[in-house]
Amino acid sequence: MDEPTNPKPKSNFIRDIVDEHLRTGRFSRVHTRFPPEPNGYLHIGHAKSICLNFGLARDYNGLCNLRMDDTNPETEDIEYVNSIKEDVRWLGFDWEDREYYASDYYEKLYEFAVQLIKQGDAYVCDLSVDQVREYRGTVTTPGKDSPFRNRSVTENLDLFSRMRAGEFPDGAKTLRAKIDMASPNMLLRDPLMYRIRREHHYRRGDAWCLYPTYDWAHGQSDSIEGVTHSICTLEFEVHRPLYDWFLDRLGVHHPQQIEFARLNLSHTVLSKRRLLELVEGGFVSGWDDPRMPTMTGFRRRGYTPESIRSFADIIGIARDNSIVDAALLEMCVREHLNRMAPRVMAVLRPLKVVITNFPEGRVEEFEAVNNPEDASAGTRKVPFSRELWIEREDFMEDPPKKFFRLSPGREVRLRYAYFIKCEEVVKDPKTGEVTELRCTYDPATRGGDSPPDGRKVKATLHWVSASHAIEAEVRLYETLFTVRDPMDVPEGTDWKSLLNPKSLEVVRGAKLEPGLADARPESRWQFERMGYYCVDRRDSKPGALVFNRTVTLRDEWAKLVSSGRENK
RNA sequence: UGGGGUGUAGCCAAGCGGUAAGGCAACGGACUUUGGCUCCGUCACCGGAGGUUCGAAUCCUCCCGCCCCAGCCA
Repeated sequence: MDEPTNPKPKSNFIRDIVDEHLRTGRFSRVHTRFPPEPNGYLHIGHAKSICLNFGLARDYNGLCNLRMDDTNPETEDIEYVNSIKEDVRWLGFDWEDREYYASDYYEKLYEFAVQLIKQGDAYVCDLSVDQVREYRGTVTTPGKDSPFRNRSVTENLDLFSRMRAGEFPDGAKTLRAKIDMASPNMLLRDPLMYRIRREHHYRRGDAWCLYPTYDWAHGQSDSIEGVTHSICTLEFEVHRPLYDWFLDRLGVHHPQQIEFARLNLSHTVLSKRRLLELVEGGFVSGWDDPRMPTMTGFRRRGYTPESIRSFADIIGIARDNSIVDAALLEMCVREHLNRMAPRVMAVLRPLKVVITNFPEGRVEEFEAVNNPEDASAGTRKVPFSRELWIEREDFMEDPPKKFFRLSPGREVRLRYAYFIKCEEVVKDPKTGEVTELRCTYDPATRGGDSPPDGRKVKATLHWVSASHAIEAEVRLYETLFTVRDPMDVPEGTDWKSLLNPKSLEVVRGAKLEPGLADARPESRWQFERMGYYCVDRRDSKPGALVFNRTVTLRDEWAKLVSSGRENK
């Protein structure tokens, strides 16, 4: 049923490693986890990771946990954990009862730290932030030992417990791993494990004034949960020796960390920091603005979970940094929406058409197919009358050679209805703007069929009966940024200056066929010839419908125009 | 620069010594009551230079590009 969107898993280097582990007995099961920090909303890059981790667990009959890596009280918030949970669920994955928090491991982590102190593998350091930086050295020069590096175990134990007890001011002391200040790997130069920070934690309240660093918490959290494969992004590869060191010194379960390249999508930014900046700076309406690459943004825009999952499958997993073309994501939504979205007729920018030889007051109904890709979707009736709306861009007074639509003297088909011929163009005498088209119809073409004389037309237009139409607001979106890679800017240029001023266009007064009056929030439709649209889950109200354009249809005509070949 | 990664078509990405998968995009065509869908076709000598080999994208050497690490962020 859903095999088109969920094809057999593509093999990748991570699966190869897992297969090898299973074959050699390194592990006898597969247990992964998705470990976000609740300091922002999930974006499409996270979706890649979620699909990878949960997908692996699914395909290997294993488990995948959801764990909040909440080790920094300053930026984390319950709002974010709620959104994360909602987004993961919406994407279609289930962590069952395995909802974990690094903040639940604080006590255990503290015990681990005490163990390392006792082993002589960690020490309390009094160096200030600046001093620590200075002692660390640079990438080309070795660091030097902290003067506190050789404190006795007894003193370290005493100091550490007093740190926890709140005897020292913020930043006065840290707990550091005693590794190697001359290591070419900067992360091994006695990294910090704990900092004193009197900060209210959204879950632990004021229970702690000592907070573990991510580097100290992450590997142990995976170990505690029995994770076998800790999959993370490339930038953590240099951290792996550190995580391995902690795990080995502790002598606990040792997951295998595997790194892969994070996702970059063209024409947008994919970092929580920058997305936050867009939200806080008012450049977008919020985390769920339909232009945002967040999961909630895509959801509001009308993307389906299926299409995002299929995108994740298609892009693959590798180790080189890359920027995936947004067109690939669009292809994935179109592919799914084409199969499931019911067709409907909607005129975005209406132009009045009067059928002069059609009796006033007469209404006919035509049967329209709901979805040519799905016979079970059935048909519906659409009303037709003397006055209609058609798309403004479907008429040109002086058309280029390849324009097949309506123009003076030309005949086209109105979908499911009749052939009509443009007999007269009515204009506003002042502005010269076309205000109305007066056409005639051919009764022999009822239903849109070709007439007995075999006459053909080159175009079929969508339309809505003027007296039956309902109105709606339609929001049209384009890419958030004008350039493929907003991060690739000359020195001194603000990446936000590359935001696309046309990323949102609001169209009011669109005319829809009457059946759409009951369209439910989040329902997705194909407006024939115009694209896929979704009822806005936040702003749409009965009687005041708001639609978001999810994605346009492929458009050969638009391509001809933009490439200047319309006259060829 | 010390260390760690990575370079296959416009964009992703297979390939693991035997003579370049697939997808997207693009282009051409068929079909068409959505200029939609579908279908057919076209589109690479693998960062560079040497070397090993009967044979190399795959092995070796050197060079070049790009990414990550000098937060008490994750």
